[in-house]
Amino acid sequence: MSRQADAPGSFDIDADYKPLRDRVRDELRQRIIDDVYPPGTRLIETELAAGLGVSRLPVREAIRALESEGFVKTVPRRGAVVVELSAQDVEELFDVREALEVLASRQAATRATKAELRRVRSILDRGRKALEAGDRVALGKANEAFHDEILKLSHNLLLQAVLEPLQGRLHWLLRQTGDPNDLFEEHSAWFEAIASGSADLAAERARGHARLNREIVRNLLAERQHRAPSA
Amino acid sequence: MSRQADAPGSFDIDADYKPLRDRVRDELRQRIIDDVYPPGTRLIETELAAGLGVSRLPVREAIRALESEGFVKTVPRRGAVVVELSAQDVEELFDVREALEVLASRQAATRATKAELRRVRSILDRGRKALEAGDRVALGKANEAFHDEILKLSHNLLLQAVLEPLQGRLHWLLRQTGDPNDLFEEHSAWFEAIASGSADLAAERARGHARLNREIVRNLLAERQHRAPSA
DNA sequence: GCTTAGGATCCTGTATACCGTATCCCTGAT
DNA sequence: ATCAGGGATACGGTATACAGGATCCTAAGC
Repeated sequence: MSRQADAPGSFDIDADYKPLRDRVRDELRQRIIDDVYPPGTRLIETELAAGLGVSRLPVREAIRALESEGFVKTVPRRGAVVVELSAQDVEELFDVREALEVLASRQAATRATKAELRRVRSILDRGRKALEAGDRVALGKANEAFHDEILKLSHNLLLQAVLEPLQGRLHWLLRQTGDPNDLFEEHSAWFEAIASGSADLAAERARGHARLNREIVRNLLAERQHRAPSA
Repeated sequence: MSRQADAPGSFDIDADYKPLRDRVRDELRQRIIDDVYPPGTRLIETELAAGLGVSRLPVREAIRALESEGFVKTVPRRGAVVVELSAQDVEELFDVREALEVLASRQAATRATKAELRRVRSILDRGRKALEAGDRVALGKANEAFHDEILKLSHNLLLQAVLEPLQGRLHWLLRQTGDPNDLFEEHSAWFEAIASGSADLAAERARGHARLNREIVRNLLAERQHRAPSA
């Protein structure tokens, strides 16, 4: 507190500046999510550095960041490998996601402003349009954006910080399963619960949504497992 | 494993496999928790590197790790500063902690093995003895260990990974408030709920404990605020 | 006297070069 | 076919260099 460093109005001069390590991290994360680097891929520092036209340092730091986000695992002296999400990993992901989204939803119900609610509604609309147009990619993006926005409504920065990497892995997982599911009605009902201002109702809907989502992913994984018994 | 004796020039580097960056991170984290680096302290790479007898690189990576754990905040091109936990930060910490410990407790109730329960019971005993002996430091440590163990009982690695840094900050906060509270009865009741195998009861106790703890810290902070209105 | 402009200085961000060593892979001998 | 040996590879860490933003001290200007 009493941190009066920033002038009122906060005119950040170059707020757009991002250290190279962060840009490298974002780039690598995107490549992992987009399956350019599928699970099992080794991330070799010198290779990536050369490919990206940077030195090893930013790449190293980016890899460490991705490690803490759970996208890669590094074995001492062997380097980083893109992780494969096991069935247990997926269950744990949904466990934690559920607990935190319930909290987020509960807080969102009591804290969201009208302007924020309008914004979320517009994202919901985008999803509906994508669904009607049969644009699976846009639908998937709208779904991701929806979850991100709900999180913001909670006005809980720590919650956002903790859940964000998990959402990243979740989105990654959903893309791996090739599932841009039709969750529009679900999302809509959930959102209305938040907009109603009832924390309990919002929490209940969040839990229901998380569990439905979990079931969908479980089924998709079981199906995939069935098709390709041994990898 | 056939590890040759290291050159006796520098200090003992050859302790274990842990990369240097991790040991530096642990050391710096400890110093922050122990108030060697109080909130507001700038962490200057070259300074720390020289002080620890390592190069800048491990220090940089350690600082990044501490940033993701929420102990420091780094402003681009200005470096890292030990954060001061605001009242809101504390509330958010407890919000997320409560949600996750409830989950951990619930899962622990159904998953903990007898051997694990025995181990936790022994930690509880340690706490009781420390309390009886009036050893506040030992009591604080036992309390921290208790929370860590409950977390392990959940058998949920992601949950542990997510909650661990938060526990770190919580412990830090408790030390800042100078509070080795007498939570023995509370912990004991909570533990028995887990040992009983009832997930609902365990969840309820976890929630109750988290809320009590939050109140205690709130009061301590309010008191401190009162004593020193402006820092 | 107070503010402002300049410049010196500190420190980060990034690059480059290099070393030791653990791991992997390939080859060759048994 | 198996196993040992010997590179090749790439990580972990050190050292050094340097550009440029941030900070601070000082001196000039109103």
